[in-house]
Amino acid sequence: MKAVYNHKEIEKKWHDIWEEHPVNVDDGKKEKYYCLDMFPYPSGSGLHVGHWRGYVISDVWSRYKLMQGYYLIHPMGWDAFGLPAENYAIKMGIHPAITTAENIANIKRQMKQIAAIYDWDREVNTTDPDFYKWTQWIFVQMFKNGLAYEKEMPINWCPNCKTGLANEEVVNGKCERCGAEVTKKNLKQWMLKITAYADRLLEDLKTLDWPEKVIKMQTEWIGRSYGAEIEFPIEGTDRKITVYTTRPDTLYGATFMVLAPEYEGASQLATPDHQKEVDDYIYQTSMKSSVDRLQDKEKTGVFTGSYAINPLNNEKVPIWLADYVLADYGTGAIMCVPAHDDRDFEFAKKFDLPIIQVISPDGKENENLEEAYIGTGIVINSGEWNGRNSDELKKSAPDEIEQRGIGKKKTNYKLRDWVFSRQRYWGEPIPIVHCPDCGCVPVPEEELPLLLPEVEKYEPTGTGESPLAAIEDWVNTTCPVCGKPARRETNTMPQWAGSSWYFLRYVDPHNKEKLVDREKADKYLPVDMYIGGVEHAVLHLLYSRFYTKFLKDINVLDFDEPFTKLFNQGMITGKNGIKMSKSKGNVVSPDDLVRDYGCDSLRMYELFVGPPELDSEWDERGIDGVYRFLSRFYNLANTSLEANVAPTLEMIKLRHKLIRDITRRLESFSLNTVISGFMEYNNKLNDMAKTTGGIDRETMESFIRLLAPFAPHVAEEMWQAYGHEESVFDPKFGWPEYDEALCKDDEIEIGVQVNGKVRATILVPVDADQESALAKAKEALGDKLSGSIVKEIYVPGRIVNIVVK
RNA sequence: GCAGGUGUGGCGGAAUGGCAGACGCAUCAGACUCAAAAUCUGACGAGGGCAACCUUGUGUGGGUUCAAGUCCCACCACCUGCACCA
Repeated sequence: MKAVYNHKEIEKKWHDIWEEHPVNVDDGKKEKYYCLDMFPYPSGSGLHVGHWRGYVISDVWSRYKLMQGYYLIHPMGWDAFGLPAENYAIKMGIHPAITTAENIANIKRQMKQIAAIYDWDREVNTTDPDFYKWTQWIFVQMFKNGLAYEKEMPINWCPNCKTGLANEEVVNGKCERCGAEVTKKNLKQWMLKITAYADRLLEDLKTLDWPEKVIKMQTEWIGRSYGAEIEFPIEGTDRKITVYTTRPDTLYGATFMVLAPEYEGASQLATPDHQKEVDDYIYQTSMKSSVDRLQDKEKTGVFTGSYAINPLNNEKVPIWLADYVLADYGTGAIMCVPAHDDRDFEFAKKFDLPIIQVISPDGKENENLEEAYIGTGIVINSGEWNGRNSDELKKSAPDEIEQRGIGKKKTNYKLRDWVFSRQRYWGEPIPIVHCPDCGCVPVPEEELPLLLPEVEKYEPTGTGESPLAAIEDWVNTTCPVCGKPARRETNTMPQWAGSSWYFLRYVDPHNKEKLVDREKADKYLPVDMYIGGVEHAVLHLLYSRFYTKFLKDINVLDFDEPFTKLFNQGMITGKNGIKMSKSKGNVVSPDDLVRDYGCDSLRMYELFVGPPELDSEWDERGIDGVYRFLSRFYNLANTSLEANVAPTLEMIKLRHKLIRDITRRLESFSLNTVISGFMEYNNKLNDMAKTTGGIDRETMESFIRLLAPFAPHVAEEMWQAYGHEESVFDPKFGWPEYDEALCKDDEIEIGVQVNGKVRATILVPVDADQESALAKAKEALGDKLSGSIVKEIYVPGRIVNIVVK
């Protein structure tokens, strides 16, 4: 009798059993394994097949670890503050908390279809006051430690979202969220001093088992460089301008100086006959959007009429303003060495400024430099430095400059402090009170959480004020220190605030007293494996690292890095590689597929579409293939159980090879070839069963266990059919083991080549010696072998190649 | 411009320097069926040959090697990130 694979019945059955009898239990003895998914934003459109893949990958890995005997931390939660819910509230007048709750319910329903082994008791939600109490608490600690500060400055402003943005949220001059062109706006902002951690954030990257790409992106984002700050006196005054350079070795070649147009006091440097031009230029620059400024390839600039003195040779150098110099990097002023810097060269050519070569590859001066020479060489035209090696001088120049008292050594970073306030409603209120006498005072810890108040209008004001500013009875409060009337801070935190630490809360989600109990933190953290998309390579992953380091410094935790290993799964796209989105109408929902093919089939197909780290186009026709495989396997397992055959040597060998291949591929995260491996071995076993009537119990049971992380329902069903009372995931069964010696075949088919071209195949013992292998090869070749033999190559188990002339 | 990734049949994709195209989808043929679906069996890169076979073939052009999808050099195309950071 043929058993029919009924996925609906099987999946319903095991769904219920798992609910009642969880297999992932902490007995206090097992080692922990923390496998984390990047928690989702509960969007209204629900999960699509692309989200599914990430969750399937992490669940497969988790279940594998579970079977190996670990106690799993495999939680899920909601990154629920953010713009879509707020925008929906503005449009429909429905409170974001209501839409958020609805969306969470829907996505949670979809997630249960994945049958991932999440521990829902650990669920967190960033908009839950019990959670954001601690988000606010961390902010207060940062404030107390001088890492959160208020500053008025021009920040990135999205005119569409009507809020300020962090540097990390601006992509090619556009808003990371909505794509609108980002402008500058002068606003008083809360900042987090992430730059204080720049060195540690950079150095500790070396300790991480992360994709090289992400390490590189963070390294570049932090952008550390070594150089010197050098002081140039301004001619005819007692003022000085400090420049930053990474090339102090070229100081003799500095023929002019350029300041950013925003440089403080730039206008005052203009001599009367240049004043109008200078002020016009400053004004024009201030009118440019960051996109325009990025796209202007042609250099512009204006001469101030003033001169600075090169402190090394006392030469006069003209001071210019140009927008290719950034105001917020270094000192906002640079010394220009046109002979050895592309940008300075271009500028000097355009405005006819002198060019002095100070480094030469051969020690000779090139009369007609056609481009800047960036390389190293012998120092020339540099007084007492002449004749030195430029590389060596580059290293010692900062010290020499410091000794002469004209400057000092300096390390700079591209990383900027984190603009942390948002002028929007749906976020954590920043727990600060502004007191006319005491200044900024944090809300006392026992008063946290500072609840987000209800408002009538969610609409952002656009003025730089948060909608919270309109709620008079919330804004007006008293100073926690002196008791006098004071006003609350009305800005909210960015969405990144909650996601920067949520993974810590999972290990102690209900703690009322602490962010996380220290003992639990020590026991269950850090995260061993973090799985998610690459879009957070700098944003979330950098912020989380910063938070973790800070929490270590204030003794909440005892580790430096939150995520030991990181895996970036590729995106599942629609046809032609187009990103799935509601507006494009190409979103594929998993719901129908689960109904028609079952969870196990979809899980396996999600992995089968391609290598997990690469993007894949979704083509659902292929799911038939895995469904057929599962049906065949189900069948084979059932017939084999009935047939109850004794193992043959062939079966035993196949079993060991199966375990070896699947385990190796799984270990190397080649999940697509794990699935094809299952199919391949299933075909082989099926062929074998045609003559034997079935496959032996041990082989089938091994197969079932290997399949369990991938197709947990079918595996449980078959495991039970094979007479086991406990779950296939019960750690007492463990992960199947193999014996390398039993994976070897006695005989093997190898190719026989003549001059590198395959002309025949022969069956030889694996360890056949050269003589017998060659004899057999020649026999197989027959008259295809002609001419005189030049060379004979035999690689045991691989190939025979005979070279003839 | 700089850095990284990718490029293999009609399609998704396999290949520790050793028989390219595993596995799957689609397609075609056959079996079963009154018929269809499902299932099973077989064929399936291109060109040639009645045939066993031959030629050719992994983005392009060179090179190393007995042997290259794989290693080296130089290009091309697409994707991603960074982009005046001095």
